[in-house]
Amino acid sequence: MLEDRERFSQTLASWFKHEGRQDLPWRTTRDPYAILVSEVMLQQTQVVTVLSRGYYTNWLEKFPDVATLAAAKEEEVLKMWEGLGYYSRARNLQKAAQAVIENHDGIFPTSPEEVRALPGVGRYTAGAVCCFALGLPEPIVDANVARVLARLMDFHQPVDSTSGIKQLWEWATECVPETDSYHYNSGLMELGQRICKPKAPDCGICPVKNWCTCDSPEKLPIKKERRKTIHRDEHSLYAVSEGKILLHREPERRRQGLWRLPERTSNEIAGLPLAAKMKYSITHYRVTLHVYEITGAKAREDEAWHSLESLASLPMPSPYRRALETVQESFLLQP
DNA sequence: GAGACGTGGTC
DNA sequence: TGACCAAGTCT
Repeated sequence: MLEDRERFSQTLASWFKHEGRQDLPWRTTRDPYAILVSEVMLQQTQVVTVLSRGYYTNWLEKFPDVATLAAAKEEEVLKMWEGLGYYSRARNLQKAAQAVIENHDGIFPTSPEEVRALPGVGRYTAGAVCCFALGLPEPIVDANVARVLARLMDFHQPVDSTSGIKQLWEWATECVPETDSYHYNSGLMELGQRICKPKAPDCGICPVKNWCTCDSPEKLPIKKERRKTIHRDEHSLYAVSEGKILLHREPERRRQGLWRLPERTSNEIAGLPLAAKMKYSITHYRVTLHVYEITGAKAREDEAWHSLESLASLPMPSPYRRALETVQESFLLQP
């Protein structure tokens, strides 16, 4: 156990006040809705990615409050999320907004239990919203905090196992201070992000190195074995006719609402000219995507013709967006 | 409780 | 190139 938790918490909070990044857009607001948006965007996603194409500020410009988001079209919502991945986050965010309208009279809930009950809000996000927006002394454990705590406590069990997760949340709960939890929790995360990094941690400048009990930080945290990468081929169509392109709308719940190039079996594309070939990764798959040019394709279930002008406004996973660009560029080069 | 879910960056 | 990683949640 950390001997003097209060001094530890104060040291970290103080470090954040002086050294923490204050320029991040979600650190200039206490609006629970805006904080929720940032936390959901940042789930399994790095800060630079969210900042890169202005996802956060664009989102708040388009959906400035819960009511606007709740009333938006799902396709618009997904379009604003395009390129961020894990698209169920966007759908759940809209469902959460609708839940606030329907179940809380449009007023964002202020208890951890009610926040936790919103769609797409797990233990981490609930704690983060309650702490960063409402100032409550709620614990949080994300990948950064897990790594920092595992090293501080020289924790040699997998941090992604049930018992490991339980232990980390206990530590986090014990350490969060009653006052100034905002700066403490922010400091804990930012420490993991900037100093207590996965590789080559800068222990020399760590503000809480005096509390750290591990001697090989680069070996922690321990994680369960990863799934092996599986290679597979994907054959898709670039079917254009009379200014329209054939696209497939994902019917499955997880990817619902996103448009992609229609897929065909290797038998069905036999003999068609290859228009583009590229690789992309998705979770543990490494996919080689082949795109074939075809005229006179027939739309199947969940497939529809879209005007080429409307293409840009449709929500589409990044690999297909990139594939389309590649194909169309090659057509421009040799008309 | 394991597996699914995206993407872009780093080494 | 490929493996690893990231402000996790849901089923």
